[in-house]
Amino acid sequence: MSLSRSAPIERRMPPPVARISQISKYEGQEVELRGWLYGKRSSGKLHFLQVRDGSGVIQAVVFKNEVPTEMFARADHILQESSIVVRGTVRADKRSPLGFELGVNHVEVVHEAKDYPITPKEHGVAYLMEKRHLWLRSARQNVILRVRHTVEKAIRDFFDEDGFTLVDAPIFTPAACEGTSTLFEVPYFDLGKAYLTQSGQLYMEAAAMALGKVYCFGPTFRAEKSKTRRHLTEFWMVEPEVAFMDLEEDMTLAERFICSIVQRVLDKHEREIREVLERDTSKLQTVKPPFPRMTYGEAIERLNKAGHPSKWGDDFGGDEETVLASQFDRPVIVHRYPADLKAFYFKRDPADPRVALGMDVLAPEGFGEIIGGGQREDDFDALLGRIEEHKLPVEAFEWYLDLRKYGSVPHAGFGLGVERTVSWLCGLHHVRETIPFARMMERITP
RNA sequence: UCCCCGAUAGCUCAGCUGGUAGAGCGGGUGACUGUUAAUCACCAUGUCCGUGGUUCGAGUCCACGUCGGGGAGCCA
Repeated sequence: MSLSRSAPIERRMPPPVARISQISKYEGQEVELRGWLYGKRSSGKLHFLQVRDGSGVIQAVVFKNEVPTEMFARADHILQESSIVVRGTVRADKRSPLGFELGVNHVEVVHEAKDYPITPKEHGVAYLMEKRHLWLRSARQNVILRVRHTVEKAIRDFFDEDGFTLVDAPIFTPAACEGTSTLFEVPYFDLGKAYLTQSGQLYMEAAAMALGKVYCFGPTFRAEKSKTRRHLTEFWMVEPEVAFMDLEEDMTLAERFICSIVQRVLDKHEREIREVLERDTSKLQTVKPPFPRMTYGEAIERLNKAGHPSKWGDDFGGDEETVLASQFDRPVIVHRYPADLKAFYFKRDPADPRVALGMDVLAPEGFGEIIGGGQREDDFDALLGRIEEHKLPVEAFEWYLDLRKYGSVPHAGFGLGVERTVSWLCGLHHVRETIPFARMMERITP
């Protein structure tokens, strides 16, 4: 099959297979690249093949007089996204954005891609979402997925290095945290109905009493009919929970946690975020502790001063979050919300029983709430009263109440949404691009 | 659930007060030894979302429907 120029008798050893991301290690050497044709330009006696292998894109230059005539002619007819194998010499070249290109002596097509639907020109998001399985191959999506990977790795490393134990929470749950309307319902044998988890928090509280510092990291399901750029029906959330931790320490943990993620992403991807995603990374360089902290009451005052009339008791929507967040160059923490706005399990502030010891972290530049959390109610009677007030089935929470019966301690935690975080770091308009295959109200394919 | 917008070539879109459709990309053929969304020339391509209606005549106007997008509400 191969039309090698070398004599057929002395078969040459095939060159080593290289990854494009590691190409600088092979300067001056002959390598084999296995990948797909990302793009192509032709100039008569030479063809420029943009080859991608999943780790990067390199330009492979095919000169007419350096390969057999037939191979040169075929190289001009390789279609976009055909899988190919190229061999050649790695050489430094200032004209290349990568710094290196490949001087080709052999090209072969593994499989021809006819009529690849995503062309180098613009496409609508709806069309691209329809072709999501192919869209993932594009440079932008490659960067976003790599950033997501780094965010998830940074999350794991942060907690692992801080003495936390990863505890997996169940996906099937017997009842809602508060009201069943927002949960996905599934049939569950003779036990009736089960629901897909909305949060692992309650289980983490139990685990924290067992292991002290724990976190869970998994998918979360919300059945709200939300059609906004900040919502998915299936998304990933990490939820740490720590025994003997109060609200102040919770906020400090959230701050350190976010800073470590941002720093890791900048260390690994600053250049591609700036160049490929065209996101201004200076807006991420300023993300250092301490984050501004304000009470809900102070936030309301700020909103009024900013010409955005609000009164005590109002919840914040996207607009309010953006107004508050835009006043700072780093995430802002809002704490002590009216208890009525928060879930039943938050502890009331002893200094002001109208407010709950909850906090939200709002990302800058209008990217919204990335963290929600707080200190939990640790008193048996108070918690039981709260469950009854919310008209929740006490039987379903008996195990949860047990935690307040046997060695209860102050404890706190939070949940961070992976997609909103990636969306912020990458500067993306919509969270749907931050997850490989988005699940939304009106989309379940591909 | 509500409000706004849209649907024309494989894709992105243009198509004015109604007169039977067009540009770029992608594809094909050819030119070009340094292109970076290469360039240049030529070629092919349409249930103008659907159903009614108005009209001599509808891609264009009207009604209804379908699908999609954006936003709000909702959302620890």
